[in-house]
Order: sequence, then C-alpha cells, then structure tokens
Amino acid sequence: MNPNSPQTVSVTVADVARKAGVSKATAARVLGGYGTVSDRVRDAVTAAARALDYRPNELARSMTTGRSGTIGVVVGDIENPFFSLAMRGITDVARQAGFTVILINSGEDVSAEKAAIRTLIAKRVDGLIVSPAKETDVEHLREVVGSGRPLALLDRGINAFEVDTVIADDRQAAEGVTRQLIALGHRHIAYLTACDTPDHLFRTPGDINTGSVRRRIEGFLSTCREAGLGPVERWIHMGAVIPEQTRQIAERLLEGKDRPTAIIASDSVIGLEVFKTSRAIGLAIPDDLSLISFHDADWTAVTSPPVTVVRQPVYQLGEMAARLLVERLNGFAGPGREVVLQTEFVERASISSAPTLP
Amino acid sequence: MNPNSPQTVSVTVADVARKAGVSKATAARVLGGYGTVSDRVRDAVTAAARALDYRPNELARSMTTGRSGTIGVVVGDIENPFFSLAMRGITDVARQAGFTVILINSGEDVSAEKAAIRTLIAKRVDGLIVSPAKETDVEHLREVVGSGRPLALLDRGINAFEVDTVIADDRQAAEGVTRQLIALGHRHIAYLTACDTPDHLFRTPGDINTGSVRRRIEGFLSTCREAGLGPVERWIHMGAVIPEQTRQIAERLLEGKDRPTAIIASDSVIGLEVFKTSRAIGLAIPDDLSLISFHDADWTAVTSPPVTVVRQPVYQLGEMAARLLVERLNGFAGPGREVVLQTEFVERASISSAPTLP
DNA sequence: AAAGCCAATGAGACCGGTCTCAATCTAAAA
DNA sequence: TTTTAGATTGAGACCGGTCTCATTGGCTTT
Repeated sequence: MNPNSPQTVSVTVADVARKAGVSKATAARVLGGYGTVSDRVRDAVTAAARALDYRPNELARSMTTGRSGTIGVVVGDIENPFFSLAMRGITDVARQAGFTVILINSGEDVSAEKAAIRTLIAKRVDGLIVSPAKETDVEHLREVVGSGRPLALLDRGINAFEVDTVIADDRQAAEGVTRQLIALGHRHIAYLTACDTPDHLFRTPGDINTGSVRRRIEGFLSTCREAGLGPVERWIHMGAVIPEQTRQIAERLLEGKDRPTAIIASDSVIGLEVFKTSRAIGLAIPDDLSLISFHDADWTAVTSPPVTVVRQPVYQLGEMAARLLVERLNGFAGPGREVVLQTEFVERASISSAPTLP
Repeated sequence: MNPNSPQTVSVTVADVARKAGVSKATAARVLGGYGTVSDRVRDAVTAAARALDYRPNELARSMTTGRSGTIGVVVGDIENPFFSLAMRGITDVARQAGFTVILINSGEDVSAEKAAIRTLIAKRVDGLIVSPAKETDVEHLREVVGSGRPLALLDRGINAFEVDTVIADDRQAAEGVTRQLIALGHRHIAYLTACDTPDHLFRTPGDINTGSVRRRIEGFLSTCREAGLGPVERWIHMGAVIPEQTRQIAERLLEGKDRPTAIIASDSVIGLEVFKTSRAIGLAIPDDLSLISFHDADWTAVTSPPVTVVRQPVYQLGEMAARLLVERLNGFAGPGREVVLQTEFVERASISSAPTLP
C-alpha cells in the first residue's frame, strides 16, 4: 500500500533458499539450527540471510513445533509493588530459560481473570503463572491444567486440585506478630485487608477467597483466641481495596469509641494509608497506636518512626514460581509441589506496649 | 503420550466442521466471525464447537492475518515504581483496544534492549513501546520502524528520526526546582543521576544518553549558569544505578569539605537513598540539607519531613504512549508526534533557605 | 571393485487458521 | 414465468516455518 514504507513484506526461508541456490528445506535447516548441513551450504545460506536481512517468524515456528516460547502471567495489579517485584523475579527466570512473558492484570476480578486465561490459551502460551483472585472460583484454572499446560500459582494456593504453588508462611507470620502484640499488652487488635465479602462483614476464614490473606487471618484469629481475646471476628475489617476506602475504614476505626490499640495491615498499600490517617488524626505511633504491616515496602524504613513489618521474599516468590513452571516445561511430570518461603519479622519502631485507654 | 492427560491435541475448525456436517470454510466463518452464514448453520457450528470445547488458535490466525494482537514493551526495570506505574497505563489502554502485552526488561542495557527488540519482532508484535536506554544508539529502533511496525517512545526521545514520543517537561521542571533552590540562597547544588559515562565524569549534556535525564540536566545547568553559579559541571554526579552506589556517592558528597547545601535526585530510588544516608550521617533535612526528588513516590509523603518532589504524570505517560501506538495500529499514518505532559511541583517540607556553612 | 553406511540434500506434507473464487440456491424483479 | 442480483456454501491455496521420507553421493570395508 504505502510505497515509501520499506520492506512491508517480510523475507522468508524460501527467499533465502532461492538466493542461496538451495532448497527451502536446507535453508530452513541452517536458519533453524537443526539437522545436518555442509559447511559450504551453511555459509551460503547465512550470507544470503544476512544480505536479505532475514528475520525468523517465531509465529510460524510455533505453529509446527507447538511451543510458543511464551509464558502467561496473570496478576492482580502490576502497579502494586508486591506484584511488580514478583514480576521481576518471573521475567528474570523466564528470560534465562528462553521464554518471553505476556502480562495481564486481573484487577483481582475473577471474570477478568477468566478472560485473561482464555486469551493466553488462545495465544498458545506454553505455561501460566497466576495469582488467583479467588481460590473458590477456579474452574478456569482446572481447564488450564486440563488443556495440558503447566500452571504455577503465585502467593495463593487452592485446594480444589493439585498444582505447583509458591506461597509465604503467612499463617506463621501472622501468629508471630499477633503474639508479639499480645505480649505487649494489646487487647484489641484490628486487622485490615482488601479482601471483601458481599456484605462487608467477616464471619469465618472461609469467607476469605484470597489464600494468602485467609492464612494470615487464620493465624491472627487462632492466636487471639488462644489468648482469650474478645470478639475477634469483629476486629477484621475488609474492603480496603483503594486508599480512599482504607482511609475511611481507618478513620471510623480510630475515631470510634472502642478503638484498637494496634493495627495489622495486610499489605503495604494499606499500611501506608493507615500511617497517613493516624498522623492526620493526631494519633502518635507507637505511643497511641501500634502498627505492623505486611510487605517490607521501601517507605516503611524511612518514616518516623520506621514501621515494623513482615518481610516477604517477594522477588523469590516470583522467581520460584517461574522456576517450577520452567521445570514442568522441560518435562518434569511429578505431582503438584507446594513451596513455602519463610518470611522475616523486621522489628523497627512502630509498636510498643499498649496504652491505657481512658 | 500420557493417556490420562486430557485433550493433549487441540480441536480445530476442521473437527468442528466435521461434527457440524459443514465444510471447514463455513465453520471457520462462524468461529472467526466473518463472512456470511445462515442462522441454521451458525447454530449447528456453535453447538458443535461447544460440545468439542473448541479453543481458537490465535497463532494460526495471526499467521494469515499478519496481525498478532500483541504489542511489545521494553522498559528498564519493571521493579522500578516508575515503570510499573507506566506499565499499568499501557496495559489498561492495550487491553481496551484488544491487544495483549509482552514485557521485557532491558536493565537499561543497550545490547539487552537490542535482543529484546529482535525477540519481539520475531514474535511478530504489531507494535512496540520502548524506553530506550541510550538515545545515541538507536539503529535497532530505526530497524523497527523500517520493518513497518509502529513504535512509540516512552519518557525518552531521540533525534535521529521521527517517531511518536511521550515525555514529561523535564527541562522546565528542572529549571523550576533549581530556580527555587537558588532563590532560597543555595549556591552549591548537587544533581544525582543513575546515568553514567565510561569515566564517571560529566562534561556536557551530550554525554547523557538518557533523554529525560539530559533535558533535566540541561535545565539545571542553564539555570545555575544564569545565576552565575560555580563549577556547575562538577555538581553533577553519575552512576547512582543501585542503592549501594547512591549511598557511596551521597556519603562522599555530604562528608566532604565543600558539601552541597541542596541535592536534586533524578529519581525516587536515588532520592530515597539520599534521604537515608543524610539521616545516617546526622544531617537534618531541611536545616542542613535541602532535598528535592523527581517522581512522587509513595514514601515521599510520609517521611519526616515529607519530601518536596516533581510529580510526573507517570500513569498518563504510559497511557498516552499506548494510545499513540494504538492509533497507528488503527491506520493513522501522519508524521511522528511528540507529546509533552506537564509535571507538577509538589511543595512539601524538605527544602529551606541555605544554611551558612562554617 | 562391489557392497554398505552415513552425511547431505530435496520434495512435499503439515500445523490451524483465513481468504479468494466459483458453484449453488433463493427470492425479488421484469 | 424467466431473469438476475444477492446470499450461502464448498474447494483449495496460502501464511512461514518444521519435519518426514526418499534420493544422491562420497568414503570406508573386505
């Protein structure tokens, strides 16, 4: 169409073969790096390819080999530092293993996740890494496995069927921080999460569809109960999806009559907003309020006071998920594996013994 | 091979056609949504497809149509909040326009960038968004354009040839903050950047290969010179690629004899490290040292004092780059466009009038 | 020198879609 | 009722690679 757009039609093996004076099959052998060819012919074909500026068409190659050299990744939100760091781990491993990565955000929405997976399968990715929005709604994931493609789950497990999974020891971590707070005399601890139920009320951990969060809440609940603490279900606050919602929840919580003396934030985005809100309200951390956040985000180290956090091996989470997937892609066919990476309690200065409330 | 792995071979249009009792061409028409078919046949084919759980092969489709429905994105480092946020902008627009995104990190290394682009072209992406590591070494980018594929540049422009570019008004922003500092009485201002030269010494803006940074430095230099300020070339410090290097540079700078009274950090990762270092050394911000950082990262608002920053419209940068690209993909064929988005000076509390040094 | 073996090469099918073109069928127009 | 335009369908080429299989030729073996 456009005469001044150069090389609109791409040069193919057939073109190279013609120029080199060999058959298409032979040229393909040289260009594709398979089979056996004589040095003389190899040189001729290579020269012809260079002269014509031949670029292989990976699509056509995938067509016959059945491998696309691509893995699909579905995460909640690449903007979230948790996922962007995990993504870095994934891409590093993938690149080294010779795979490229297609990224799709699900926005933690199951129907978007389904669409994403459908798209990725249509593009014939060789395998998938997914951070499922809900662990109860996983038929589409089962289909992935059913289609013969390996799947690895990132940060969130499911029980419905066996699949490679990489998670952190969330339950244990939550137990640890809760125990710590209780030891400091806290008797009312709030837990804030982005997860939600239709009526925004927490009843049982079964309501929580995000595996990692559910495990944390289980740890939190059991430790509180062990210590004989209050109406612990009501201390769990859901729906902190965006900062604005978090702020509202935190305000309601901290300005209310029976305010908690400690808050556990389920991720760093929530933790940041709680920090801002408590400062805006005029509550001093840690004197008036103790704060612990999951995820050692960069900001947690530079606030005054710096924030005590549960450091998750986020990069390694992504790295390991990719590693497990690549192993499958290379033929490993054993049963589903679950890798649990250790978290680290990073003690800084945002928690102290509970204040005696009026 | 594995008898209990279901549906190892995928069902094709031919299979569906056979089951529906029509020709392959007709089934393809229904499944592909083109041409005309009778309602009766459409229903039959649709039913057959459902019964067989037909999944289209996007690869095969791309083969003939020549469009892969994919755009390639090459950024320095997805872990960097700047890029992850821009990436979010890109993916949002891409998804809405019906494209998926392949992501490759260049690590700001030109040879990695070249390999990335080669890979993406081999995968027959429909277009590319690149944040070039060096604006002087761009032959591979010219080839992209030469291959007939649209290209959009993110945050960094090049002069070598015309291409759609989205940048922020870095030069103007740098002039503004520099002027601000000078007005406050600062007579020695340091500028820290990750960009580097072989001998780590700055001579002229021409040494800086990263467009956005070069423009900032140009603004910084010209404003300083206008005010008749000192050996301004020596105030530019390069090679702050990783936090450790930044720390060393900052230490050397702040512990030296003739230390600057103000620092401009070229990105938030550098700004964070300068903040940490000055605190470690015992310099009070802003009394002993004024600090301004580019990029309104989340941590800048919660430190004590909060950090004055140049807010870049990062999400919009990505959004716009994707938008320009999609326009080309939809047939727009005008000359290369350069979009300059406005930055915003966010005044917080990390700058004050220059201290009188001993 | 005849037989045997392996490296090197070519011909052509194939992957799973799209698309052109011709054939057939239907219903409106003359 | 015959003509004709338009809708519907099928046959088969094609996209750009890979891969199987058969053929050729050179070299070793006896």
